[in-house]
Amino acid sequence: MSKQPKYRQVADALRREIDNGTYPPGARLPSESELSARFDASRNTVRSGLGLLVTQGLVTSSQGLGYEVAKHEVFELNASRFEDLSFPQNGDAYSTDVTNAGRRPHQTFRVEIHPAPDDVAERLKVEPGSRTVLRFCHRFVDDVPWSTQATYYPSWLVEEAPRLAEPGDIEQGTTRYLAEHGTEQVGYFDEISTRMPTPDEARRLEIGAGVPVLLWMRTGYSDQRPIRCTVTTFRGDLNRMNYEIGDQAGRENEPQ
Amino acid sequence: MSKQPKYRQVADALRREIDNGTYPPGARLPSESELSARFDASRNTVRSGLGLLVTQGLVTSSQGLGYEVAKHEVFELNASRFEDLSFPQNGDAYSTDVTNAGRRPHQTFRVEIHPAPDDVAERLKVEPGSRTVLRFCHRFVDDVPWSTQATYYPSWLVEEAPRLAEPGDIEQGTTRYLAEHGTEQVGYFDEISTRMPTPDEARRLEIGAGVPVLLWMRTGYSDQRPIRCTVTTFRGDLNRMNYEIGDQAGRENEPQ
DNA sequence: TAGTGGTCTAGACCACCTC
DNA sequence: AGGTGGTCTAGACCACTAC
Repeated sequence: MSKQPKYRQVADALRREIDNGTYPPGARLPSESELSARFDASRNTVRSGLGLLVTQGLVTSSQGLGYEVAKHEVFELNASRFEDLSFPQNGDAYSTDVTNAGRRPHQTFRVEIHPAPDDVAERLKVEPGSRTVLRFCHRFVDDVPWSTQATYYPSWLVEEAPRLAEPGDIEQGTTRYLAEHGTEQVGYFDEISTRMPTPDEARRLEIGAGVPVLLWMRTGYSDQRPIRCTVTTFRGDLNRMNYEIGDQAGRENEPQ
Repeated sequence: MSKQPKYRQVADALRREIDNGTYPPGARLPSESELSARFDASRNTVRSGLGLLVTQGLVTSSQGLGYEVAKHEVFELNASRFEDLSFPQNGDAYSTDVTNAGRRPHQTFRVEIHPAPDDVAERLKVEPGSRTVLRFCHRFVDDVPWSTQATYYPSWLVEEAPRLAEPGDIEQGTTRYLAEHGTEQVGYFDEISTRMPTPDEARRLEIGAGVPVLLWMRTGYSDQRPIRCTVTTFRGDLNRMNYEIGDQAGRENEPQ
């Protein structure tokens, strides 16, 4: 055991007290000057310790108020049932889930012509930078930013299904709309990763320090080729994804 | 536009230079004192700026060496094909994938009797704290810690399949071994989330600041009930998960 | 030995919130 | 007005790496 630096001792002590319930979620921590006295350390040193906890997502701080133990309410998204990822029509999977949880959903929506980013182009099998229709959605729960979702459609598909490029909602859902125009999604490929947010994402999702994003990229296929690529960016502290695969009878049964 | 604090200006400037290739992945950044001169700021201020980039996972620092732009080599794990999550037998999915990528896999393994953690107990439909067999695995790629995996089996299952509780490998894989003893896994439920690592996880996975973990929890079912719960903790900067669902013909076809 | 980052201090001033 | 966190400085000393 080597001696820890003082700011780590501060962080570790506070972490223990948070874990053991001395400071439950939502509670306020002592002020920097109180901690400074308690640990016989300069204010800057306790700030380093608190900074550690902040970047680990355990506490948040705000000017004039103090440090508060973070609380997380996790929202679950069933990716394997999420048939229609599409968009802000009423009655979409997102709004339904949120409303069922007794929360208030809200989303903003826009459509753009956008050159395909490299990763999207690769998945859609189109040239990087070629024209795609981007349907973009910014989602909130009780006015808290929750996730952003960007779906890219290749331009050849827009010729078959022109409403993709029009600004309004597609009431029946884009997946159903596409099916009605001869392009049925028969399979998809999901990729999931995580990282710290870019400054841009941090701003849009109002993410504080210490909260990663969960990235979900879904590429949908007809029996011939890729027909869309959806990139969803979740606040990592508020969301969890799940997949139900195979027979789930054993899951719903009662124990014994 | 409000004026940014100086340490953010430092961080933003360096971020831009990293993004535009002035400092490519693996490159060394100028030293703190050089940056201090360049930005006309105290050493502590440029340290704050660099600290931001570190906690965002963009750069790493080491004493005596300097700051280096982080580089990520992502490993892809196909969760929907990963039939046998089980364990360090030779020829398991993990070793195979790693070897195929021209890298050297390595894993340590242990078996314990362990009281069920609350979240696991809930999923296995057993009493919290009741006896479970824990098969634990710590995985490396080229000696870099990659992930940890803990699988919990309920004690009733161990009576039917006693080798679960024995220390050694199960050559044919635990899933196959279970099937041979009358308990076939017919479905599973996957949950995926992300957060910053605990100090414990940071130590085991040698995670630096600014790198989140990707958490994967798989609960497997027979046609009757839950038979196992596997908790995998990945280094978020090195791993990506994916799922293939439905018909994938459109994915493999060539464009046009 | 020289240069790098890591820790720590003491103090100044600012911005924000509550009363 | 008084307390909170946010920014910034100047300087000291330590620990690690390279040569």
